[in-house]
Amino acid sequence: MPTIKDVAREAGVSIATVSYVLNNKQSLVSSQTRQQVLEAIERIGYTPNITARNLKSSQTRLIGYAWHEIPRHDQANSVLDRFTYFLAQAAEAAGYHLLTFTHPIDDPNPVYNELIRTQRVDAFVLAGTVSDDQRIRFLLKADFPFISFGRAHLNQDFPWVDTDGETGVREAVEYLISLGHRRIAMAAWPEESISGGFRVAGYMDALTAASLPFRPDYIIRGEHSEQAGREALAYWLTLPPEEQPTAVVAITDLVAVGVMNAAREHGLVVGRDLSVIGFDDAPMAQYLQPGLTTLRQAIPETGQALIAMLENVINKDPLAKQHILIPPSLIIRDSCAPPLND
Amino acid sequence: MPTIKDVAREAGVSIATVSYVLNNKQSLVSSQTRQQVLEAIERIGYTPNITARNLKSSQTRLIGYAWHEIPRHDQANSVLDRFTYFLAQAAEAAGYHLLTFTHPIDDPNPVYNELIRTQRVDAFVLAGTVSDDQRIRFLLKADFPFISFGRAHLNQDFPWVDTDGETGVREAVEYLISLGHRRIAMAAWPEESISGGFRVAGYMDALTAASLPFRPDYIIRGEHSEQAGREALAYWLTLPPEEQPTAVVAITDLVAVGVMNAAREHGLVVGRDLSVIGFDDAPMAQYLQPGLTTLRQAIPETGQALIAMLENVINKDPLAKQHILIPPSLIIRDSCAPPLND
DNA sequence: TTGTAAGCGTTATCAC
DNA sequence: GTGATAACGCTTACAA
Repeated sequence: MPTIKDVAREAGVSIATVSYVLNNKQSLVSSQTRQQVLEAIERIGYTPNITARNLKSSQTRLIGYAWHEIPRHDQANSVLDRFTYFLAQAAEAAGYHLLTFTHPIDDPNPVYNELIRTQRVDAFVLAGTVSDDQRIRFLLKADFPFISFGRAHLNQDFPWVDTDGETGVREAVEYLISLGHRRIAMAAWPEESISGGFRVAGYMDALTAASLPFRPDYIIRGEHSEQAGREALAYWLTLPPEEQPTAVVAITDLVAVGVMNAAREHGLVVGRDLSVIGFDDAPMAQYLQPGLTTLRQAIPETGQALIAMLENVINKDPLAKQHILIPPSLIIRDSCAPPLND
Repeated sequence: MPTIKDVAREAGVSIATVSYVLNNKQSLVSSQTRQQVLEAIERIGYTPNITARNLKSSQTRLIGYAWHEIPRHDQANSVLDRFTYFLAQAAEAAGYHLLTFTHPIDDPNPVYNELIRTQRVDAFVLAGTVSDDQRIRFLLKADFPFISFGRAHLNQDFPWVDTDGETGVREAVEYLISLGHRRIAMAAWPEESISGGFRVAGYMDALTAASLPFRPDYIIRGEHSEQAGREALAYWLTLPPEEQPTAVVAITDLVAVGVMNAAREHGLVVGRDLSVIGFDDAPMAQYLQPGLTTLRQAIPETGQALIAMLENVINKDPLAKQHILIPPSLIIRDSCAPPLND
């Protein structure tokens, strides 16, 4: 590989001059010399060595991004998969690359620490942020640049971008109400979940705005699993017919699938006897029977917002925005219909 | 951040000595001095700067991995998502990190070229390799280390690891035969597809071994879509009842879903009237109704094999194996049953 | 056994 | 305007 020295020799100038035209210090070099250098570069096919540059400037133009936990077959996170792609793309547009790494699910900090200490990366992007996230506590203490896709319940403040689950679910419930539903239930996550909490809040908002009564047992909380959806519906079906919900908002497509599967087993036709809405627009959602109406997160925009904010964090811009909320959009398919006999 | 100089000063030795203990040149330094240095390192919390190391050794310990094309909602590739995770993990175990990048789907080479020229990475891992892949032609010509997850139809030879689709599908068909099926069809990919070709070969192998007649119209080729599965089944259902297949092997879970959806719409119960087998074990596969029997690729092992081979490529080991085939495993769920009335 | 010093490929501060 | 030259933090001949 040719180096800056080779270019200098070829162009008959000093390496300093080559460096000047490389970093286009406009006024520093005469347009004649500049031309010579450019031609020499072209001729010998020179590209600056990025490692040397990085050493000199003590940066890496690398952003660390930890792959979310070990993907199990039953809960591959379709949102994070797409997220990684668009994050990488946004990073590249800003002149960065993504260094993706893994870590033990229960002990992430040593890996982050190693990456910081060896000066492998300039910053981190976190995803799958949980309440009182230990990575956030660590990075805050280390005073290392990072940004999070998702909020947390910390006293400390940190920069994040998040999907506006509250607005999303509110819209979903408003849609069900506009269809004529009045008994709307929600299959939710446990109380501890932050994003789960916002989604439930959106549900409550919509009920309140429409002056619909709130029934505590219309919210059933469970894990992120198909089973949780089945169990929620099974409970609601034990209620007297006139009290059973006619529509269900699920916290996630996977949970929605559980509701749909259980409904079918109980002889209910989803999209006629029962309306169901999911969250995420998983790859298979559109091919379910019926196609699942769901809330799709704006992943490309999220990636861009994250990188834009991260640059501000790296440059320590004190005026920069610290939080951005991006609303999901409701993808309407065939899993919702007006309620029967109402 | 402390540097090697700080350690030297703290330990009262030269930086060369520090470097020796860092790279544990065993015999070079007395165990006493070594001890002093180690303590100094511990005391001031020193970690070598990886960029400086890389500059000196002219390597990066970074492996470039292009994110497979832009993920569309309807065909997120669940296999490659998991693959990326396990690849990253295997790379880390070998002292590398993954640099994930994106490129225009129709014009990848400039991006690869840039990464090579700037000396950003030591090698590449390719995935989603297609017949006569332009990236492979480019990398071969550039004589740059790489390895591919997936074979191609090139005259040139290159190192790869691949899933043994032939063996996998053969086993799937043997399983159907053992259940009593004799009219087994396959929803395949177009002729151009290499991996598709191997899977069809496995189908033929099994028929031949069981002396079952081959019927050309039992193989329907189509794109990687749900629609393709629907269309294949629609065709088979136009045949006289006694000629209709009682079991279908789909090239992919997505295609299998099409077959299942079309079957349901025609009043057929999958797992009773019709048996279906997929390929990939997509996240939703187990939650389909019925749970889909499918072939799961050995992704963790594939990642490890890839990295192991890549190290040999980087080190130019002439004796190293160039090709590894890893069989998938049949995950049996409820979508297959003995044929009715046979 | 340890230290001195050259050099990896850049950038940037000085002189000229 | 241009060119020496000193860093950046490390590894490794070569000397001592």
